Amino acid sequence: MYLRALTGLAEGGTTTCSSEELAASAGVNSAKLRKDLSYLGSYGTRGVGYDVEYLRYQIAREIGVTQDWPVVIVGIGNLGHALANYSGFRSRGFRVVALLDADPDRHDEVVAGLDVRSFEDLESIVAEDAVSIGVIATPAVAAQSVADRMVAAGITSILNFAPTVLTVPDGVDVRKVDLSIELQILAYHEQRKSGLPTTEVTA
Amino acid sequence: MYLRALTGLAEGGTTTCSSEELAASAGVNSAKLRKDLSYLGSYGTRGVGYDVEYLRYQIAREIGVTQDWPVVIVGIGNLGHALANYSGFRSRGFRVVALLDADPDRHDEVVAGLDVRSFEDLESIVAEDAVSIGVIATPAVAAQSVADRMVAAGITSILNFAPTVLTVPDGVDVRKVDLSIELQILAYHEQRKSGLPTTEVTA
DNA sequence: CCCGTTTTGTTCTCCCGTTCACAAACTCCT
DNA sequence: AGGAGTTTGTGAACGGGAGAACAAAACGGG
Repeated sequence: MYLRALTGLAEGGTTTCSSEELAASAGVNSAKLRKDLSYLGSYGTRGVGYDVEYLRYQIAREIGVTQDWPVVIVGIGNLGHALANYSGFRSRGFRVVALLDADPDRHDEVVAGLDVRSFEDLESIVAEDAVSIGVIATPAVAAQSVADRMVAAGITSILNFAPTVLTVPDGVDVRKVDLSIELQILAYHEQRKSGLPTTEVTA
Repeated sequence: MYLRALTGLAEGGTTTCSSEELAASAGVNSAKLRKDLSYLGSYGTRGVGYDVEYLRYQIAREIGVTQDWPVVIVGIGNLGHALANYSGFRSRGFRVVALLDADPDRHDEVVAGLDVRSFEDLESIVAEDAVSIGVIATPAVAAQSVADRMVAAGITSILNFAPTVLTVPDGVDVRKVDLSIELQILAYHEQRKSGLPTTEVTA
């Protein structure tokens, strides 16, 4: 988030910023921001603030965005299409090296300049391109078996869009994005807003 | 999450489950699950467990999924396409009532059975269908102005896929989903895994 | 009818992230 | 050079979520 905020400031022509400004751009408390940055080192100057470009490089280096990360996407449905075309990945150091789908009918398609290949090619692709990050955009029922194959092939980080809890061995990281749960959370708050107009907030 | 886990259990034919089982399905600790459920009321039976169908209904009612929530999606690029076609929304009580885009070239398209309309129609659609939830899938630069228009039109919950911090008045809820930040987090852990093979975990 | 077993609901404790507050450090102006 | 004004970095206080642990309650068997 800080990296993104700094990029925004840099594009706006700002060369130096205070923790207050940067915190506002990132939407957090300024004390938290300073403490977070302090874990990386002392990159600010008291009385002045942070050098935008310098801090940007330091954060990028720390979180590994200076490298190029190959990524495979499995499941080229609607969501897989969108992810394959998402420009935000490429601009942040992620390179989609392959699109895989179990459905042979999709194997002749070309999406985002890559042809959709068979899921059977997973192992060879992972080995060849040294892929360590996989994205699962399949239906929920297929997600666990895809994850198992990914792990067996050597992938150690998985971004899961399927609405399922994945079980993976230690040493493998999984992050989950559930689109409809986000909407459900909003709906819950909506219901409270409209449903209890006369009741004060109890918690 | 619990609702989803319960649905899975119900489809598997389970009629009763203990907090331990349900917690395993949802991927959380059983004590946490019991505490969470206790906020809704006492829907379990000691010595027996929870009735799957009954608990499912109670949770659905509490979080407002029994209702039908109209939703508008603004920004019909790759992501907007995917969201419009995402079946998980419909099955969870969300109904996409309109797709809007500022680009007139997209206004003749038909996506997911709905024709893409002008962003100028926002106010009339929101008023007509009593829409309270909006989804922003536009580029980052447009997101804030779209949010402002949404709020002015009467929308009080926003799901934001654009990589920007939105500022909205009190009483409006915003949830943010940032796809590339999720990948960055994975990349960070990857870097630590491979970069510090001989160093023990320090924190 | 009573006791052992199972499982919930809840309390207590611990731990971690967030925020406040302030000393240290730097700049600028006189 | 010195003091006023800023702004960082960090120690201390606060708050809240998560897990362990236990009492209360329901069931079943003798």
